[in-house]
Amino acid sequence: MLQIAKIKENSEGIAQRLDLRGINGKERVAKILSIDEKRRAVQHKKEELLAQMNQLSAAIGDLFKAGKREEADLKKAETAAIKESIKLAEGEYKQVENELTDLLNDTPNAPHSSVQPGQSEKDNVEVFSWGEIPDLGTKAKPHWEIASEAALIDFELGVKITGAGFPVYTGVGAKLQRALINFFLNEAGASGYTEVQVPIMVNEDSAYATGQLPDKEGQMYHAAVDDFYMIPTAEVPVTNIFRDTILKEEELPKKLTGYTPCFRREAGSYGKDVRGLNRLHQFDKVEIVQVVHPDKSYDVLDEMVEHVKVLMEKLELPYRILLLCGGDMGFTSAKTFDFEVWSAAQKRWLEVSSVSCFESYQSNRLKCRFKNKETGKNELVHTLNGSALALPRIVAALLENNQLDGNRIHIPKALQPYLGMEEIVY
RNA sequence: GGAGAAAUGGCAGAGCGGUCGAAUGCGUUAGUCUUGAAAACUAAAGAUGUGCAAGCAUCCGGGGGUUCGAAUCCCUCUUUCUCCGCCA
Repeated sequence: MLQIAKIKENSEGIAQRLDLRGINGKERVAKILSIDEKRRAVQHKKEELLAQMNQLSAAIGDLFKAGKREEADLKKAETAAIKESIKLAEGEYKQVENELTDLLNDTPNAPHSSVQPGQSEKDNVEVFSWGEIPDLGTKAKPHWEIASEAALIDFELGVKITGAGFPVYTGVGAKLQRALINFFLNEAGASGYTEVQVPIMVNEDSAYATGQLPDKEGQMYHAAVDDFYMIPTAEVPVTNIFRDTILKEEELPKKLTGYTPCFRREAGSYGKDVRGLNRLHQFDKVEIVQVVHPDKSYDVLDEMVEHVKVLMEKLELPYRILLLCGGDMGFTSAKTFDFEVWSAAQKRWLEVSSVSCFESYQSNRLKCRFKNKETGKNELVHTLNGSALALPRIVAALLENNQLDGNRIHIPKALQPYLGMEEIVY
């Protein structure tokens, strides 16, 4: 969540940044500040009473030790009224505090000033593109046909076992998954990321800390008996490694990568969006996460974008990068670049990666700080993450863009050693 | 799953109703000594909130209770350890 101190320090700037999302920043900021002011007043009142009580208790203790029993009993009688006031003040404080927390939970991150205002994906800005868009003519098959004919993926079998959106990968199809995961992990390792393997169910605290709760409650699968959530992305468990920690400045940056399956309920999706591999309930993804010094976060964002660019280019897939507009960004993000791959048979762009800087929005909830060497104070770190990469749409693009005459699929050179073949022939 | 024990500062570990934000040891940082290092000696150092500050408040696994007063007593949840059972 946003830091009150930062809002106080620069309320106009934060308000303007919130405007980029299409919400009334000025109004929101004013409301937060007014509730916070109320909170501090109530806190002061409450602590005053507590201090009184502490003094009285100490005095009573002294009297008892001095053997002045009667005087002590007299003072004891005084405490009842204060106790009552404390109870009231504490109740009031809790109420104001909850009000403030609810409001902050309901307030998205303030976009970086370089983010464009806008309402929806229509307002996103293409900032980079690479590769040639292949023209396969009219005989191009969509990936679901290829996957079926080549026996790579069995969607119907997944429906039987679980339901729609839970495909079964078979034979070379399964091996291709494993090849991509290994390729992505190795590339991340070469870029200095430490590999971790983390739980794919998380508790409520973790889901809250990275911002999935309360904002996206309905998008996660929830194991109600144990109150665990199936992760929608490795971002959740990996970032939560740093929950409640104070790092040394020289430990930064922390660079982690992890492969996990991801689970999304995708309530409300329909039509061509969910065809084949376009949108699944369970899919595989390699994530990169960085925890960095606040001064470095936007350099690191560029560095992470660069990492993903290299992946796309090694996979020989045409892609473009969009700078998301304020209205299309995730709730917790301050700046997000989306990568989209060209799907040659569907003739449309598919999102395969989202690289975001969260500034201190996540770390404030995580309570992840570092000791600033100059000031000696603990400050919130900045967190970033990105997909590097999500598998299904990469597979879709690989199958569609690389289809050759004679039922063959060309495998990009970088992937060949992982898959152990230059072409898939079927 | 059953029975028992435990959870305290970076780590180990004392405290079991007031003088405890908390002994002691290790570790950390700074200094003295030394050409330098080690050793020895001296000193410093928790977190959060609030306040210009002095200070005040809160924090001894989480939540609740008893009491004028709780790290210490009670309830409850979670976690860890030991033993038994089950098991990839």
